[in-house]
Amino acid sequence: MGRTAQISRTDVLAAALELADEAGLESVTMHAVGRRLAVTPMALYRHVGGKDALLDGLVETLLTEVTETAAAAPAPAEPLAPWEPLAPGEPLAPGEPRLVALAYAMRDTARRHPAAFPLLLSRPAVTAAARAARDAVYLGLREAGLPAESVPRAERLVSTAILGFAASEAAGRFAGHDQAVRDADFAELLRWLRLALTTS
Amino acid sequence: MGRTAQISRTDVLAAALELADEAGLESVTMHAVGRRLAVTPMALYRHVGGKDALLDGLVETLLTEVTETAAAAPAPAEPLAPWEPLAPGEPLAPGEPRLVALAYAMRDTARRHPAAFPLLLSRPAVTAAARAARDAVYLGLREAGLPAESVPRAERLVSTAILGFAASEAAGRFAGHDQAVRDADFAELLRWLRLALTTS
DNA sequence: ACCTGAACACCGTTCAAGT
DNA sequence: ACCTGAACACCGTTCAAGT
Repeated sequence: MGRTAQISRTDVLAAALELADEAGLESVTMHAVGRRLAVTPMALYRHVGGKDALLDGLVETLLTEVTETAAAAPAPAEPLAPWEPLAPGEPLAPGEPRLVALAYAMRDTARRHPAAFPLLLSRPAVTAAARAARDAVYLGLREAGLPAESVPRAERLVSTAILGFAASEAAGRFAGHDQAVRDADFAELLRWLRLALTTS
Repeated sequence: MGRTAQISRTDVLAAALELADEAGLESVTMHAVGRRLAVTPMALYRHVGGKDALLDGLVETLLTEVTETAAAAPAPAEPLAPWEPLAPGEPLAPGEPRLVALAYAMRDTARRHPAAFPLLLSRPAVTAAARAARDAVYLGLREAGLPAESVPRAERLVSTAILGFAASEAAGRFAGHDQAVRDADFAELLRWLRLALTTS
């Protein structure tokens, strides 16, 4: 057996995400990541393909965090808390909890990693993690009673709307409004989406 | 009178946008823009503050293009073509034409400048051009009959949804689907938004 | 197999200088 | 006022070499 590897792909991605969290996406540099791992920039190339592949890896990490956060979310009591204050009398489709958990998990991830999060909107998602996230939304939509042929389009629109809001918030596009306003914005967005999904 | 300036802020922004259109956002470089204008990189600093301000200027240019395209759009005949095929029987709120024109103008701008467009989602919009774009949406929402106190929140959500879709499409996030599918996606998104705006 | 070291073309920005 | 020229610290990536 050869020598034990000193750093792994996981180490590289973790270091890159920490750098982004602490100092912004423009600080995520092959040199800086190497520095953080006490290694030459060139040592990274064996574990990630290069700068672009490193950013794709960050997208993968974020998507995994979203799906895992959503999966770990406690099943909300009936009636569902996040929706309830907004429209007390409206019917809740069965299965909606999964979609709600995904939406909140996405926003939570954006809040934890505001600098890296906008990558999700700028890089096409074709990895296994991206497929897993998409499939989770598929499942939620089907559980909510959407006909199978409507699911793919609804997934694209729902994901894009949530992603767009979370990315905007993370990038500071709503910086003029404080958290309470943005919370109400997000709740209203979810109400809009529910309306679209439950109306014929 | 002093010597005539050789380049203007407009020249710099135009050169930068052309570079982005032709070779991607990563090619928009102080050195490269200077090269295109046959000028030293340092000559740009008098007209734009630096790299960041140059990108803010690009955002400004894109927003101006959006509002001007929308303003120049011919008033659609009754019934409104873009909505009509989707839901023939549904009522059209008065004033909706302006919102429809803005939505399509935004998507058109994204198509003309796919590399630069995602900047709109990643940079807070606080310039005069951003205010003008926001005010146009305000006007459309009021014309559509929305109560005044609902307008600001609705503007944030409508703009974010349209922006998120257009940016996703521009960035290639829907690259697996051909134009007809994306057209139908966009039309469905507009239908969702109309539903949200016309339901209590 | 995994990492180092030197090198290259390029980047954003500074400073001082020209006209 | 507007632009040049040299310079600096830094970037992504190459190549060849070490162990």
